[in-house]
Amino acid sequence: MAKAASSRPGESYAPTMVDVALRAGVSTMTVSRALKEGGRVSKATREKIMVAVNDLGYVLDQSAGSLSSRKTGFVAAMVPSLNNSNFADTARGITDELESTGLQLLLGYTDYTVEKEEKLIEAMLRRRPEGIILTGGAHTERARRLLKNAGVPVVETWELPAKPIDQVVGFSNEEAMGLLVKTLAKKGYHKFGYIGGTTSRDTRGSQRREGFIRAIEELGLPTGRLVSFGVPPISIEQGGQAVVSMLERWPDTEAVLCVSDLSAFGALMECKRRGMRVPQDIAIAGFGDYEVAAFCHPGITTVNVDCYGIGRQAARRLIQIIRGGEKQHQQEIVLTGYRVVEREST
Amino acid sequence: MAKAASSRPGESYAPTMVDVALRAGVSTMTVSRALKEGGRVSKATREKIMVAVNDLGYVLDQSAGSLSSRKTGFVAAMVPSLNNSNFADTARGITDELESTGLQLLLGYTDYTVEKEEKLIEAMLRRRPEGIILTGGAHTERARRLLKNAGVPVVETWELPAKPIDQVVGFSNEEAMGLLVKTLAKKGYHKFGYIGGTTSRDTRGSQRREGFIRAIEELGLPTGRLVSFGVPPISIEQGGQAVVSMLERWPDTEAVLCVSDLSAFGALMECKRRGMRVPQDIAIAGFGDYEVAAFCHPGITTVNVDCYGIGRQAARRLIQIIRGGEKQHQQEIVLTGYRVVEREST
DNA sequence: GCTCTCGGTGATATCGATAACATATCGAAC
DNA sequence: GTTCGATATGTTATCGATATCACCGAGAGC
Repeated sequence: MAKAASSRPGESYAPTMVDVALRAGVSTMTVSRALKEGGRVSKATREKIMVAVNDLGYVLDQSAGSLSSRKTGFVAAMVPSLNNSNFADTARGITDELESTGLQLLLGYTDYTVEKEEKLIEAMLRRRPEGIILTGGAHTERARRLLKNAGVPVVETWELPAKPIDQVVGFSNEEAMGLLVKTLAKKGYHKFGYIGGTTSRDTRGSQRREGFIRAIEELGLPTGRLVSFGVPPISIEQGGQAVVSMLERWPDTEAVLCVSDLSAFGALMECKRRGMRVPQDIAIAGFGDYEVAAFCHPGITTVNVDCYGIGRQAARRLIQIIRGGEKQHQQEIVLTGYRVVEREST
Repeated sequence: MAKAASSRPGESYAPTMVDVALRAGVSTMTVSRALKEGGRVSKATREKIMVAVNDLGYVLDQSAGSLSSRKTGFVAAMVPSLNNSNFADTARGITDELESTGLQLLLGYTDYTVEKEEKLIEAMLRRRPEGIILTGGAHTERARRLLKNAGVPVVETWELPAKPIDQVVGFSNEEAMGLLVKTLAKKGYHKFGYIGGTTSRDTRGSQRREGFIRAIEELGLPTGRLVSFGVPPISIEQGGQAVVSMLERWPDTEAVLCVSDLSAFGALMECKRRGMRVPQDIAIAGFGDYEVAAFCHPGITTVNVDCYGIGRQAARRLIQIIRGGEKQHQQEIVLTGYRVVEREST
């Protein structure tokens, strides 16, 4: 005989599966099956159970379920930030891809630091996620160890790490920025400046900077026009300040490339405020193809990155591994596309 | 004698608390206490346990813990979107406030529809969150019922719902937009136009529109200059299209108010593209005080809303209720501030 | 010297579900 | 008619932690 749950007087307790089972006149196991996708339960029984579920206002308790099934249904993702950044699109891609699978996203902000990322990873692992999505390839040693011990599939995104942990979905920020330089050089620009820092906080930014420097050198163009300003990620305002600094030190700069569209937008607006003509007096380009770059005036030349697609593909790869149940899954590196989008600012 | 966990040969299993306890020579209960904040364990014992934890690479399993303690440590929050919207700041405020408490955020996107919100609420409730944060006051009947049954504190944000479920942290969008109208009317503008829809998808947008209409009527100004365009939330591009439509139908419009800064920015850029002078030929104002409004040229007059603060306060109120353990908590309505920020566009 | 209190620790039951195995029923195949 | 197999359902053990109560020893108070 099943014990009677919720039998305490005076208080109303949330009903459990036992209550549903009693009311429907079946065992809890049958209720469990009826509430599952592929559960084989006769039509009549399922209906009885659904009536009981509705009458009681029962909601399945997944914490309990995941304990016994050893599947939490969580996927954890760490992004640097969601405010005014491409990562919001990536997060969106992840949730969209997860939606149909019943997996749920645990999202965390690293604030662009590996220390915060480590703490987050530890906190997330306590929830026993079935897969983990990281941004970038820079992690603390301890974080790497935690991830390895957890034995959970991991996807690094947005970069091509030199030493991948497991799966990768990303592109070479270095090459992408190099392509931008070469495209603009072909249009006749000669004296290039770069706005963007080189801290360990934003490894993607550093890689873009590296790509800029290397491309300039390969093309034999004037080097050294580099301005960093503030702490990554550079804001619109700091982009404006940086371009001022650039023009003071190298007034004959012909084209300014920025680590992101936000800083490019700030630079553009500052130039307009000063009465400069863009691109006649100075050309400006960004990175990331934010919406603002497409619709501001003049439109900003930039590198379009498949932010949303990165999220979707990272999630898709995890789902393959999780649902495939491959014990020893293969490492796979998915390259996502990028392209230069030329607009009026260059 | 405690049973030996992880005893299967050939495979390495994640260690459990039993493994740690065996290794440290104590009971699991002592391990549990040692890993907790206020657990009373002697210094020597704690150190022994920490050594064992590190040796084994043990990570606490919170799914199991929350089952027996009946506390999941989750807070669920539903936002319409995170891309290019003020809600990213609100989400940020929530996580920042939760960070020190050990509570973890479960975030969901409603895509501006109550149907998706209902589904999300149901999915979230399966995780037994200890508190729930919603955006706005529009919900399906079923969603209301689910929330009521769950017996969990709920905070509605960003609006002042006519029929609040429980707690509220927000402001009157109607009044805020009214204030903007009055501020600009004082500067001498007479013929006002409004860009922004009136669908049920974006109730905050509808309320702002209502506020616009009411203020115009109260001031006895020319009415009826309303343009909706596309499906909320209106993008930058649609803001540009809308202002074109506005100028075609009412070419003598003096000031255009937009439901958000993004549409205002789109309108502004479109006007500049057409060679119009802002604000001489037409004034433009937005809502929300996005970063782009402050740094574009000319800067856009707008209404600053404490997005981040809404998140923090909503979370703080939940924490009070959760940690306070009040069985029957009071309803509380927290009004958050807003102010008109005048810039060059008006 | 005796009781009382409290910090430190352990034994046991339990949280709410599901996995794994057992059982019952029915019809088809031989 | 017997056997086999598929479908529908029940029984039992268990997932990994924590609540609760019990216990023990040491120092305080009388």
